[in-house]
Amino acid sequence: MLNGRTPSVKDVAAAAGVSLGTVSNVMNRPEVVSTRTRERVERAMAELGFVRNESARQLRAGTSRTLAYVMLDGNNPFFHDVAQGIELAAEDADLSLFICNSNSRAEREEVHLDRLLQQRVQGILITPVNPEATYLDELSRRGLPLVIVDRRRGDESCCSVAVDDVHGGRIAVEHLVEQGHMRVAFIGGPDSIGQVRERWQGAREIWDELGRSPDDLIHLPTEALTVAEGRSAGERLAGLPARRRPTAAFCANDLLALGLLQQSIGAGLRVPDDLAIVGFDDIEFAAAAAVPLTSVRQPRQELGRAAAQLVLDEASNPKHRHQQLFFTPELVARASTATRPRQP
Amino acid sequence: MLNGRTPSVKDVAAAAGVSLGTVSNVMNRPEVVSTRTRERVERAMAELGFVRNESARQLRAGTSRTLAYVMLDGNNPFFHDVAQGIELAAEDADLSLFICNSNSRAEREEVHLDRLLQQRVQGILITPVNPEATYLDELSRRGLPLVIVDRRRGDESCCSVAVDDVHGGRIAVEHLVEQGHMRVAFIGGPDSIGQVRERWQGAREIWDELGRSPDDLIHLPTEALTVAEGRSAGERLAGLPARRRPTAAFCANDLLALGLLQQSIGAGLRVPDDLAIVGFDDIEFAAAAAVPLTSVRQPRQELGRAAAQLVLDEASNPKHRHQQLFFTPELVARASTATRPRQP
DNA sequence: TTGTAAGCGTTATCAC
DNA sequence: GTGATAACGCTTACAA
Repeated sequence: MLNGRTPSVKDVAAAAGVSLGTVSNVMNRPEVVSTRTRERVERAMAELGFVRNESARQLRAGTSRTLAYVMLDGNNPFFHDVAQGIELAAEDADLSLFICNSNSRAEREEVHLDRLLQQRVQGILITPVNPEATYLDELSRRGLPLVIVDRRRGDESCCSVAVDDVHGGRIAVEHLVEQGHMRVAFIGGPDSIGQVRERWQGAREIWDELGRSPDDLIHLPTEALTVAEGRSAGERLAGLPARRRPTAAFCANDLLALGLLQQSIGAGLRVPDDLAIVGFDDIEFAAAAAVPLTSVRQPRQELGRAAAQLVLDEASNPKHRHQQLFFTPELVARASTATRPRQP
Repeated sequence: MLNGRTPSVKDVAAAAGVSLGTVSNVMNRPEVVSTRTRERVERAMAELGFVRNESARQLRAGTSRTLAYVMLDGNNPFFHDVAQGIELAAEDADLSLFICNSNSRAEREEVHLDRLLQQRVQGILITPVNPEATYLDELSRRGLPLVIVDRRRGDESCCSVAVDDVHGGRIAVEHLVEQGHMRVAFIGGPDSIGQVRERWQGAREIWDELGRSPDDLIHLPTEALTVAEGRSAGERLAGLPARRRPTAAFCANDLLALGLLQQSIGAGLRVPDDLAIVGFDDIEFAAAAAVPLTSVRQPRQELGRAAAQLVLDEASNPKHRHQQLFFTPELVARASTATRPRQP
C-alpha cells in the first residue's frame, strides 16, 4: 500500500477505517471527534509512523509556523544571546526559529531575506547591515511582520528594539572619569556602524559636560569590532607618546576590549593600574576574562524576547501599531576599571 | 485582480499573457522558453513582485531545499564554528540551513527533530545529547539522511564526523609532560559525555606509557563544560595540599580552561609558572585570553563542512555508503604552557 | 515553443 | 460525529 512512500493522511485514514477529513480533525480539532475514533486514528498514526507534512499544511492553511532571525555577526556571542532570547519567545508561541547569519554582508543578507520570503515565514527579526536599506521597506510593504533588532531607523516605518547607545557611551566614560582618569581613549569603528557613532557621541557628550578638554579624549578607529582589531588598537595605544597616552580605554564592544586587554597584559601593562578598560555588550566572556571586564550591559536575551513579541503582535494583531522599544543599558563595574583590582 | 493577495504564478501568467506552465518553465527550465516570452514573464514577475511559494514548490516537487543542524550547546562558540562550516557547504549547494539548539536537553532535541521531520528537510546534521538514542535510528529508518557531528556511535548505522578524542587527550598530556610537569590534573565532566571520557582515557594512557604513577594524575570532575565550572574546579585545585597539588591542568574543553585561568590569575597564581593550562577545541577565545591558551585544536569548520558533504551525498547519491570520518586533532601551544611565557 | 491538466498532502466547508 | 470535496500554488508530463 505504501511502497516506501512516507504515509499521508490518506494512508492513516485507510488504516483506521475512517475518512481523511476525520484524520485531519484528530490533528486540528480533536474535541470534535469521538474518543473511540480518535484513539483508533492515533493508533494508526503511530503504527504507520505518520508525520504531518508541514509544506502541505502551510500551503493549505496559509500560515507558517516559523520565525526567522537574520543576525549580523555569527562570531560575536552577543548575537547568539539575542537569538536565544528570540528562541525562548518562539518556543512559548510554539513556533520554530530559523537563524541566518549575514556576517555583515548586505549581499548575504538579501539572499537570506529572499529565501525567507519564499518560505513565507510568519515574521522576520533582523539586525541589518544597514537599517535604512530599501529592501527592508519592501518586506514591510509586502505585509511581512518585520522587527529591527539592536538597531533603529530614522523613521517609524517598522518596529524596532534597541538600546540607548548614546547613554551607554555616557555612563562608560562617566565611570572612567569617576575613577579619576584624565585622558581616555575611545576605541571603535568603522564609523559606518550606527552603534559605534552613537557610543562615541555619548562619550564626547559627557566628556564635554564634565568640562574636559576634547584633546584628552582620543579616538582610535578600528576596521571592525573584533578581538584582532582590539589588539591592534592596543599596539597603537602603546605607541602614543607618554604625555598623550590615555590611562583608560572605552571600547565600542567587548571583543575589542578583550583584544585590548590581551595585548596590554602581554605587553606587561597592569590592568586596571596602568590601563583601565571598559567594554560594551557584557557578553559572557567579558566576565570570564582574566581581569574581569567592566562593560556596558545590554539586556541581550530581553532584546530578543521583546523583539519576538513585537513581531508576533504584528503578525496576529490587526490593530498592531509599530513601536520603537528603547532599553537603557547599565554599567557593570568589574576589575578592569577598579581603582584597586577586585574579584568578579 | 489581486486584492492584496500575494501574487501567484497564475497572476504572473495572466499579466504576461502566457500560460501558467510557461511561467513555471521560466523558473525551472529557462532554456526551453524563447527569449522573448521569458523576458515578458520576467518583467511581469518584477512588476507584480512575485515570490515563489516554497511550500507549494516543495509539496509538488517532493524535494526540500534546506538542511538542518541541531547543535548541542549554543553557549559554546565551538558549535557555532561547526555551524558556520556547515553553512558554507550549504551555500555552495544552494541550500538553506536551519539551525536549532538543544542546549544539551534530549527533550528539546526530540522536539526539534520532530519539527524538522515535518518540514521534510533534505538532511539532518546533529551533535546529539546521546549518540545512541533510539530516535536517531528512527530517522535513518525513515530514509532521512543523517550525520552525527563531533560524536560517534558504536555501530556504523549512519555517517559521522568526529575527532580522535583519545589522541587529543594523549597529545595534551604528553605536551605537559614534555614541559616537565610531574603532577597533572584532568578537569572535566560529567562522565556521561563521551568526549570527556575519551579525553580522560587518552590522558591516562599516555601518562601510563610514560611510566608515571596514576596517583600523580588527578581527576577533578565537573558538572558541566562551562566557564563557571572551570572556576569552581580552580578553587578545588587550590584547596589541595601543596605536596599533592598539580603544576598543570588539562581541561576537557576551552570554557573550563578559561574559567580555570581566570580563577587562577584572580587568586594570584602565575600562568604558566605556577600552573600550566591546556584546553580543548581551540575556540577563538582561547587564543584571545589574557594568557593565550594552549589548546587541542579541532578543525571546527572542517568538521561542519565534511559533515554537510556527507549528508548531501546521502541525500543524492543512490550508491551512498555510510562513512565514519575521523579527524586527528593537533596541539596548539601558546603561552599558557610555555616554560617561559611567550606571545600568542 | 507553449498550453493543458493532473496531482502533491493538507485543511476547511459543507452535507449527511 | 463523520465523510465527501474543493481549494492552496506549484511542477511536470503530455498534447498541441
